[in-house]
Amino acid sequence: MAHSLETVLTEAVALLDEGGEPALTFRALATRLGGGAASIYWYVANRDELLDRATDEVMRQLLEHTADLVDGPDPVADLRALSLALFDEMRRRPWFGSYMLRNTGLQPHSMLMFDRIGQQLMRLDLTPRQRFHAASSLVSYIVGVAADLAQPPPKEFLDSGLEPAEFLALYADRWRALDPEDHPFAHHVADEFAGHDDEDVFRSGLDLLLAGIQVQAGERGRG
Amino acid sequence: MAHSLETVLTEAVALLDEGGEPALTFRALATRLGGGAASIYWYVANRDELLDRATDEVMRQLLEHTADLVDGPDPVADLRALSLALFDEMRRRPWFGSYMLRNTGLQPHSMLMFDRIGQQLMRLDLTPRQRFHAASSLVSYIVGVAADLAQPPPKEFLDSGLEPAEFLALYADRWRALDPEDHPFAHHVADEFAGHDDEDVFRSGLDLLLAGIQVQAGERGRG
DNA sequence: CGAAAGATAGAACGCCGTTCGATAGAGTGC
DNA sequence: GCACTCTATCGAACGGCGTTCTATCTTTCG
Repeated sequence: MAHSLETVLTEAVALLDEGGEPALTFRALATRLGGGAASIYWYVANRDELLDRATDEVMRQLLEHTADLVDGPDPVADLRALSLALFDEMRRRPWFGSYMLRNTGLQPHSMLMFDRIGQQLMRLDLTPRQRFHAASSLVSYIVGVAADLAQPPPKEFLDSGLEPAEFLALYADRWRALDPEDHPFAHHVADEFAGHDDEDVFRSGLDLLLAGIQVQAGERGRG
Repeated sequence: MAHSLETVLTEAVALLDEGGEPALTFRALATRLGGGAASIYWYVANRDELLDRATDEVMRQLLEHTADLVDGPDPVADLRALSLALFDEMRRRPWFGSYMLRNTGLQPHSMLMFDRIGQQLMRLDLTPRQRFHAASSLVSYIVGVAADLAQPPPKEFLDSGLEPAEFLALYADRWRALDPEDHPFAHHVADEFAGHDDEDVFRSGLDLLLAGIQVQAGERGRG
């Protein structure tokens, strides 16, 4: 029926939101669109392109909704705000993190997001090389956290019906059950692990990176 | 034929090394082992477990080969050495990065690697919470870089027969062809991108994180 | 010897991405 | 009015995949 690339991507995103990456199949998508699976190939060449375009569509909306997060007085604060916006979206859509900021060739809006990050770095006193490395490192860190968040909870969790906090405590107990000789660190931080909040951990690593970047800029300013 | 879990994992790793994650199929693995596909289910419950165990087997060897990288005088230097060893393995086996350090439940050696990282942090003057956050951040960063390295080169590259450096230059030209209004940063760092080395970029972000960690330890030492 | 446990496969099931060829309608030039 | 092209759609089929079922050998051990 009368579709468009836009409606195809909208429904694709809806499927991804509901069931993650495995839920996006041509047959399921076709059913949703009220048509045949083969028709979708009129709009995209294959499944990879469908995933890329769906991811890019989400990034487009994210860029739109966060357009005002930039050009504050402090570029480092803007970097933090941008990163947290990405983190937020990754929580809302665990599948999103695994595909964003890759294939920047086929994902123009991911490329724009990368540039927006870089534009903040251009406001700091750094060499172009330092800026390139800093932008790459920030993206790598964000993508790494994304991979962690995308990890689906083990089905023991879904079956148990426990609260997330309870399940975390249960996991911490497993750390405490490990041989203390082989896993001194696991015992050392079991309590922290049991009570941790993902956003705190994310902010923490982000601040380490941003602090390092600020030090570089300061050194150049002084040198 | 007379197999064992060990031989199954060895051949699984060989398949992964030769063709990446898509190459690991039960039928291909069975052919390699000279048997039937269904037999493999005697050793592993499903494909996910096979991937987890194969990844963990590689991590086991990596831990063995890098046992002497630890307990140097400077814990930060040890962290750097550990991280670089992981980076090396990720270059050798692009598939490896995408699966390591996840599912620490089913991957005992990934858990050991995590602990080894944490043990270095225990030698620094930090709070347990700071140590937990630092270890998580380091792992996230490494996994994020891994995701980038795992990205298969576009088939244009494989078809073109160009050297990696030439292809990188070609990619940089695409950045330069973007609208300078929308992508000022892409233009700003196009030269850096054209000539960059992945290991330099990795070291760079790693140093940012380690510098931030060292500052935290210093502050506590002084405070 | 014979039963139990360890180990191996062939055949089939259902789902998947993808391809092919046919089929309409919508516009276009003569 | 008509042929012709372009856009859009889809049913049917193909080959490959993970996985299951069931039947079968092989070894162990009382």
